[in-house]
Amino acid sequence: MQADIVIRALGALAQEHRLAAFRALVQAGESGLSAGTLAEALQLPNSSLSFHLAQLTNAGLIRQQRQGRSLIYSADYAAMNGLMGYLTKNCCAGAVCAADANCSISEERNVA
Amino acid sequence: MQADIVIRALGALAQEHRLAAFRALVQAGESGLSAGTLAEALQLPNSSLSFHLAQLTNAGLIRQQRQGRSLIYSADYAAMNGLMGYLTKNCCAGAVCAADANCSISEERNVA
DNA sequence: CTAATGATTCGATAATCGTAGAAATATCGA
DNA sequence: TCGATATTTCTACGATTATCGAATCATTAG
Repeated sequence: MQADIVIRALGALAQEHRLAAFRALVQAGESGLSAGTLAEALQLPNSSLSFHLAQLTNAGLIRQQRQGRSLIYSADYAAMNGLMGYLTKNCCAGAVCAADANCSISEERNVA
Repeated sequence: MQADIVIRALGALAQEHRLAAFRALVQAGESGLSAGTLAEALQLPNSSLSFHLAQLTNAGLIRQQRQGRSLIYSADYAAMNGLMGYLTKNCCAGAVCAADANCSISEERNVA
C-alpha cells in the first residue's frame, strides 16, 4: 500500500459521518447496507450521505453493488487490512505485532 | 479512545507532510527531532511545518519538549497504539488480532 | 543589554470540504 | 409507457485547510 492511497483512506475515515458509516458497514458484514438504510441510520440527507459514500469509495474502503433499485455498500476488509498494515509498519516503529496486523477476517472469511 | 479524538488523529495523519513528519518522528524514536531538523528533512518552510506540528500535537500524536532554543518533537506511541486499537476494534470486524493490536513498542520499550 | 538563533504566531490567499435542496438517472411494478 | 422508488449528480455557499512571508517570542552567548 502506497502513501498516496493511505492518505486518501485516512482522510476518508477522518470525518464523523464517514467513520460512522464505515463502522456500520463493517458491522453489517458481507451483506452490506443500502444507501437508504445507512442514511436513515445516520440521520443524514441522502445527498449528503451519497457525498460521503463517494469519498469512501474513492479511497477504496468500500464497495458498491446494485441490487434492484438499491445500491448496497459493503466494507472492503482487504483495504482496511492494507491500511492497518501500513500504519503498523510505518508509524509504529515496526513493532511487535507487525506480522499479526492482519486485522481482517476478510482474507479468511471472504474466501470461506 | 473516543471517536472524537480518533477523528482528530486520523485527520492529522491524512496529509502528505504530516504523515511524513510523523513517520520521521517514529523512526527517530525516543530522542525525537527538532523542528528545524524536521523542516529541513521534509523541505518545508518553518512556518508551514510549525502549522503541521501543531495539528499533530493537537491530535495528541506527538509531544513537544524544549531543549535550549530548540523544540524537540517526538512521537507518542501510546496515542498511536490507542488509535490502532480503536480501528481494530471498530473498523475491522473485531478481527483476530484485536487483542494483539498493541502496535507499540512504546508501552514496553519506553519504560525500559 | 544586545545580537543571533530557533521556532511560533499572524495575516492574507487560494483551494478543498461539508451541507443539503433541486434536478437528473436508474430500476421496477402495473 | 407511466408513476413510484432509490440514489446520485448538480449547484451554491459557508467553513475549514494549507501555504508561506513577515512579525513576534523565547533562549543563549558575548
